[in-house]
Amino acid sequence: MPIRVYNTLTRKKEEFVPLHANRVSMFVCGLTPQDETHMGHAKTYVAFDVVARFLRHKGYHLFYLQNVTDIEDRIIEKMQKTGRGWKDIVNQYFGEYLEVMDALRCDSVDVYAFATDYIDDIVEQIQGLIQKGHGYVAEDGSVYYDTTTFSGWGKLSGQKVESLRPGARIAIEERKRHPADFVLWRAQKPGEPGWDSPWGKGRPGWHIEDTAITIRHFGPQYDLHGGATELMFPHHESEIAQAEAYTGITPFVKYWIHGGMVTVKGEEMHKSLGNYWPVKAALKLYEPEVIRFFLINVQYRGPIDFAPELLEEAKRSYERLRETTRTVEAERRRAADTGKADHSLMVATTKALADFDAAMSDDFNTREAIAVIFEYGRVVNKALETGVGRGALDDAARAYQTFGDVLGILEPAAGGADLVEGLLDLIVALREDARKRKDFATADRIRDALAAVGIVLEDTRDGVRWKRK
RNA sequence: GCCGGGGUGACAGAGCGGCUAAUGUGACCGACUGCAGAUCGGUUUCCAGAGGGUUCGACUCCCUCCCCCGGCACCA
Repeated sequence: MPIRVYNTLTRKKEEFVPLHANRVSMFVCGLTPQDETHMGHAKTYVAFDVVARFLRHKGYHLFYLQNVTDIEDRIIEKMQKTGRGWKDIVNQYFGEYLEVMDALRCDSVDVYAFATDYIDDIVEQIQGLIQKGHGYVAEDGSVYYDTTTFSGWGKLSGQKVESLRPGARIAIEERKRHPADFVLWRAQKPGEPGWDSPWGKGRPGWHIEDTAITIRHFGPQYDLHGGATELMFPHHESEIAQAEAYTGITPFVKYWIHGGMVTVKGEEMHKSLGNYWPVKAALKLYEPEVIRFFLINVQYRGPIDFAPELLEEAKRSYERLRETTRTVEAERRRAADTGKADHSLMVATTKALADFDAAMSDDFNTREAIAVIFEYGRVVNKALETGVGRGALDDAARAYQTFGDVLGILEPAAGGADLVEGLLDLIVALREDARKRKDFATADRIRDALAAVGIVLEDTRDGVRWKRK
């Protein structure tokens, strides 16, 4: 099934056709490591991790590049407040970000590109823009992009230069020729870090690092650019202006994809609002897979209004999902190959895989894909009640493996040594003897003791099965 | 004001021009059961923000209005 992607540039779902056959280049705006990684970050990066996983699952050779803005106003602010070096601050928070990503099983990024490692590319690109008449140098040594020189301005966000009014956040800079102009290179101020450039010491503007990094790695065009919707304007708009003016090649990016925001009680998450949820705080309450499940339980373009109660609901929901996979594991351990055809379960498995693929192919609709897994789970559970042969169980296990791999959930329980399995079979058999004697005290004692070490016993119509918790 | 995205059953949240609107959570009933757990079946909700239009038929398309979210120049 062809993949369809909602492209912000065209405002509709388009069939996904990479620029170069099977090769896909994807860039996602990374973060500025200057504070704790919060649930908003997690939503964005989990969403694009799933995109990457699915594209790879579909056989594309994907290269996933993410930048790290390691020099920026807020980092400098933090420097000045704490007296620490910028790199020190970046290392701390980026390190923490990696820990969080690791916990959430976001492992699909190939390269993290730090802005300050690309100063040469950035300078070269700014020089090119000046030469082509798209940039101008202000008296203080800053360089600005002249937005009036780029006819494609606003094509991503639908904004028009004329209709913009200054936002409340920042005053118009008087050095700009036009209020819509933006900084390519920011002249150094006393006490700030700076890099050499033809215009004196300074640092890159916010937007230029992304085009410098992607042009270095991907060239003048690439397939997918992701980011949260808040970055659509002005950041992504500016990227287009820079890259297309610099290279003369259009479109800079074939598909722009934007993810929805995390809000809290309808407000954007902000430290100043006191509603800031660092991922680490959430990880203290719920296991990583639950948080990941929670984040992909909506279509990526939609927002999530965060509340701890919703994590609780996600936990219950997710446990139901995972429970079925554990049951399949348990039944596989004790199912002999009966040679039974189990045709209906096999058909259901095939259908579930196809439906899952269709859901994911429709603009990475994880919500729909999860619904498919639940529906399939009911069929599996029903089949399990009546008994299933080994072949159909293996089939089901493989399907769950696929679902889990693509979504980054349903990690198999830690594999056990033969010794453990042998001992458990023995213990279970002894407990069965006790139960037959109606010695329930002993039976319960065994079950409780096993539960304490993470082994759950379940009595079913046709015997006992054990699962790892 | 401008640009973008939304308003779906108790809650969360999908799809679709026509099958009583998926899936999950919650609640209730039942089955299974020594107990527990897991599971299964059923019930619970429906004039889909308001109004109008198109159509044989709209939750789905169009228009108007109301409300919410994001952006409006260094936020994932």
